[in-house]
Amino acid sequence: MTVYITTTIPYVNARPHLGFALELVQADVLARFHRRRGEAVRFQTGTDDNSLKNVLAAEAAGVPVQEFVDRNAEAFVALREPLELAVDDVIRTSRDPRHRPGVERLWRACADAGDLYREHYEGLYCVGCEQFYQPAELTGGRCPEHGTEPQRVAEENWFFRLSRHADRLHDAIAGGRLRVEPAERRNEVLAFIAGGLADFSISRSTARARGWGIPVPGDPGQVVYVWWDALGNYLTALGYGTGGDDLRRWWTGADRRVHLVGKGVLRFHAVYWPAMLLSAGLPLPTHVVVHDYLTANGRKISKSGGNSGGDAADPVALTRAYGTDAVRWWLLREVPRVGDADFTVERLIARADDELANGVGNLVNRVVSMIHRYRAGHVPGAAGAAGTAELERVAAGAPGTAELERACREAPERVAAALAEFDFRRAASAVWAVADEANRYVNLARPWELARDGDDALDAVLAALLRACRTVGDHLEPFLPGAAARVTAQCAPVDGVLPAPRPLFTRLGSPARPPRPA
RNA sequence: GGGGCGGUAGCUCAGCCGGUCAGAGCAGCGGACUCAUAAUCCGUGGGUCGUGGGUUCAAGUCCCACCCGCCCUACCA
Repeated sequence: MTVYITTTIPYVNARPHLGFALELVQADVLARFHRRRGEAVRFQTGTDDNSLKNVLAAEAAGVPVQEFVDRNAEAFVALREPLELAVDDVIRTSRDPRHRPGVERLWRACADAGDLYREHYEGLYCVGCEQFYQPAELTGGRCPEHGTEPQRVAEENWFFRLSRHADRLHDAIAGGRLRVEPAERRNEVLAFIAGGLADFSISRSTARARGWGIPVPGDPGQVVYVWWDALGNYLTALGYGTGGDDLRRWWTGADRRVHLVGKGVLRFHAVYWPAMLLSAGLPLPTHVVVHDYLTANGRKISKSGGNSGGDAADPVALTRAYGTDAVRWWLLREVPRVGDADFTVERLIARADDELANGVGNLVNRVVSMIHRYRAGHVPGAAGAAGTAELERVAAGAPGTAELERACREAPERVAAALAEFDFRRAASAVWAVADEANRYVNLARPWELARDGDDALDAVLAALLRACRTVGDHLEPFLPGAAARVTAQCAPVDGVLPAPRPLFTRLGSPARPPRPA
C-alpha cells in the first residue's frame, strides 16, 4: 500500500497557531501509523506564500514581501521539531523550483481540456479588503469590514468551467471514490454541488495583486488566483511539471491520496480541486479529511495572534512549557471528530497528568520497580527459569489476566478501526485502554502479596504486566513518538536487566503532596 | 439572505439505520491498598438529552419552526 498524506499549506502572514498544529499532528499520526505497518508513506506539508494577504502583511510590517514571507515560513517549517513530526517534504510556493512549472502545467492541462476561458468580469471591489464582494454580502451597500462603498471594477479574468464537472464530482463523492470525512462534511459538499456550481475566476490582474504571484501562462497581465496556485502544491511537489518518478509513485499510482483540511477550506478541496484534477485528467484524492476549529479560552484564535489567544495558542510556547507529549496528547485525546474544541492550559495539564503521568508513566514505573524489587530487574521468563508458555499458563489462572490479555490483543485492531475513520480520539483511547487495564490488573493481582508468600504466580503476573507495558509503548508510537520510545526503552533489558525505573512523564500540575508518614 | 455543522450530567464528550440510550471519562463524595511520580483500585451519576410543535404503539434518535454558537457564501489552518 502506498499512501500520500498532506496538510493544507497555510498562508504565512503570521506565526503558526495551535489550529494548524492540530492538522499537522493528525497527519503525522496517520503517517506514522501507516509507516509502522510497512506501507510506503509520504507526508507532506508546506506554505502558501503567494497570497495577497502576505503582501498586505508585509507592507504593513514595512518589509519586502519575499523577505517577510521567508521569515514567517521559517516559523512554520520549524514546527517539525517541537511537534515531533515525521515530515518527508515541505514545499514553499514562492521559492520551490518545482512549484511554478507545475502550476503552469496544470493551467495548460486544463486549458487544453477546454475548461479555461477569458471573460469580462465586473464586481464590487473593496480597496481596503482587496477583494470582491457579492451584493448580498454588503451591509447597506457598504463593505461589512470597512463601512466604505466598494468600487465597481471591471476587467478581463480567466475562468474555470467548474459547471462542466458537477455531475462527475457528485458521483465521485456520493459513490465514495472521493471520501469526504466525516460524513457530515460529505453531506455539506453534496448539498453545495446540488445547489449548482458556477464557474469561478482563476486569475487576477497583476496590478491588483501588486505584482505578487505566478503569472498566467501566456498572459503576463494576470497572475494565477492564489487558490489555484496553492492547491497545485499537492501535485507540484511530486514533480508534476518538473519530472521525476514521484508523481507516478505518490499520485497517479498511489493507493491513497489523503488531504487533511480545516472546515474553512472544505469547498476548495472537495469541489474546486477535484474538478481541476478531472479537467487535467488526473486521479482524484481518495480522502479529504476535515477537522473543525480550535478556540483558546473560549475565544477564537486569531491568526494575527497577539490579542486574545496570544501565547495560549502558540504551539511552540506550549511545547516548551509543557512538553511535546502533553500538547500532542491533548490535540489527539480531547479534540472531538466533529465540532470545535476549546483549548485551555488547565485541560492540557489535567489530561497529561491524569493519563500520561499517573496513567501510563506510573504504570511502567510501578511494573519496572516491582521487577527490580522482586526479581533484581531480570525479566520474568527470560532467564529460562520457566518457559514463556508456562508463565502464560500460570498467569491465565490469575484474576483479571484474561481482560488484560484481551486489551493488549485488541488494541491494534481498535486503533486501526478508529484511524480508518480518522477518529483520532477513539484511536488514542484504544492505546490508553491498555494502560488503564494494566493498572487495574496490578491492584487485582497484588504482586506484593505473591512476593511475600513466595507464590509461583508472581513471575507470570510480572511478565503479563511487562507485556502490557510493551504493548503500550509499541502502539503509542504514532501518537506520542517520544514517550513511546521512553516506554519501550524502560521495558527493554540491558544485559538481561531492565533499566532502573525512572519517571517517564513529569507532572505538570501542582507538585504531588509528600507521602503521608507511615 | 442562502447552505451546513453543533447545542446530551458541574466540565469534556459517546450515543449508527427510532424501541435496556439516558451513558463514559474528569471533577466531587465514600472506601481499599502500598508495587509506584499520593500514584493506583473499588463504590457512588434524578441531567425537562437547546425551546415549541408534529409523526409514531414508541423519539436525544425522524419532520417543521424558533433560539444560541460556529463554518461557508470568489485568497485564513
